[in-house]
Amino acid sequence: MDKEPLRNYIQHNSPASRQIVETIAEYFEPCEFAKNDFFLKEGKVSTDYLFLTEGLMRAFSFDTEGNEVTTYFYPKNRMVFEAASFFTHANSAENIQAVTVCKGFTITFEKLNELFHSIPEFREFGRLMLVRGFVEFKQRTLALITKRAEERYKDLIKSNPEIFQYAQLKHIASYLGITDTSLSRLRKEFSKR
Amino acid sequence: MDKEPLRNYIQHNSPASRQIVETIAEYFEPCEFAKNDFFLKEGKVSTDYLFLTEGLMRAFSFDTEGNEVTTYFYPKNRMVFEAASFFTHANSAENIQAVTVCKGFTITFEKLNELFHSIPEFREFGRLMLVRGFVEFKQRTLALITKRAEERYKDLIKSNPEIFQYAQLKHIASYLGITDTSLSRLRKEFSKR
DNA sequence: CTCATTTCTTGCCATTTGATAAGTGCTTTT
DNA sequence: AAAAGCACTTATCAAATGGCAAGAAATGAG
Repeated sequence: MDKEPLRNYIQHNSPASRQIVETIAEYFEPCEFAKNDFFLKEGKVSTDYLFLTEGLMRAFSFDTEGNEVTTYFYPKNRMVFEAASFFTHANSAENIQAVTVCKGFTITFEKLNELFHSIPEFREFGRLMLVRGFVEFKQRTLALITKRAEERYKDLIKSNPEIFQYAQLKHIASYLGITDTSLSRLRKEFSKR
Repeated sequence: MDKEPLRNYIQHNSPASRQIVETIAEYFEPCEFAKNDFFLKEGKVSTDYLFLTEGLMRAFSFDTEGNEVTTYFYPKNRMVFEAASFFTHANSAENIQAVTVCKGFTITFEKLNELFHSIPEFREFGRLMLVRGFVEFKQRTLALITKRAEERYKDLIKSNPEIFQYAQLKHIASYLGITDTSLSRLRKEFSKR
């Protein structure tokens, strides 16, 4: 499988030279997921850091009443990891599952940490991945507070149309913070226009 | 001013030895804020990483209609920093302001980075601070989706009662994702019981 | 202390969203 | 092909929350 997308991604997000990026990429192993396979299961410790080259993944957990809530969608050409479990070795509160067939490259915590320790430029990459995830969550939280469901729906269609192509509507609904009934209403209104 | 709370905090959140912690703490400078002083202003690059020993701070930004939205409250004995701006040197989208008189210790990005590079154990600390902030935001986002305003209100009183002691209700309201009118109603219902 | 400003509360009504349940259509199983 | 299961839609009604405006209370300035 072609590691070029991975190398490009690292290159664009760290100050490392091309040669160092190539060395780093060597440590990643190819992997594949069938539709509905789990990359991470609730209650287990996350051991892998994944770069997704093909497909779509979804993170979800359960609220106090046992309802499934989609907490995130991971499009391709992005890193997929659950920071809390991966970096602190705590049991994960979340599941990460393949929505479609997925392909990518993984690296274990031990190897990644070795690289962070031996390659200062790569540490920047690790930090950036965390900061980015953080920023996205902040924006989402802000949108939940300040925007109407309709606007959040429009924003998601605009920013990640592929999600609507592959994910189930009830999963998208809980990601948007609404019920599937409400999402259905919104879709109806939009199809009228 | 007494640096002991800072040393304890670093000690509890990194694998560094006491001696190393003491060295690290030397790099932090004492600082104070009058009520309403800004630690960080929107549009500026955040240059400091702050450990708050006294007081309460608040992060806020504005939505598209120009309404102020409180995005976070920082209680004492915690690190205060805006990850996106501090670590990527981008202009901050947020403001961080002292709700009460505040005291603490700051370190600049350059010095902090020096420490991260020279003290591997301290890197764990930096990573943990990011991961923790991330986890908290995720939980808050989940609560916004799955819980009623009333429950979010109860949770906040339980976890951070000091916020209700010092912050304005309209700021707490926007943090909870409701209007000040609704918060007022909730308070009324609770005072009945 | 008094006045002005800001913050908070309250009442009224409108809107958004949720809960439930029935119905439609698609897919899978047997 | 019939039956069962699942995803999605739709209708109805109820509950939560917002918007607005007026008034009360607290705070700050002079």
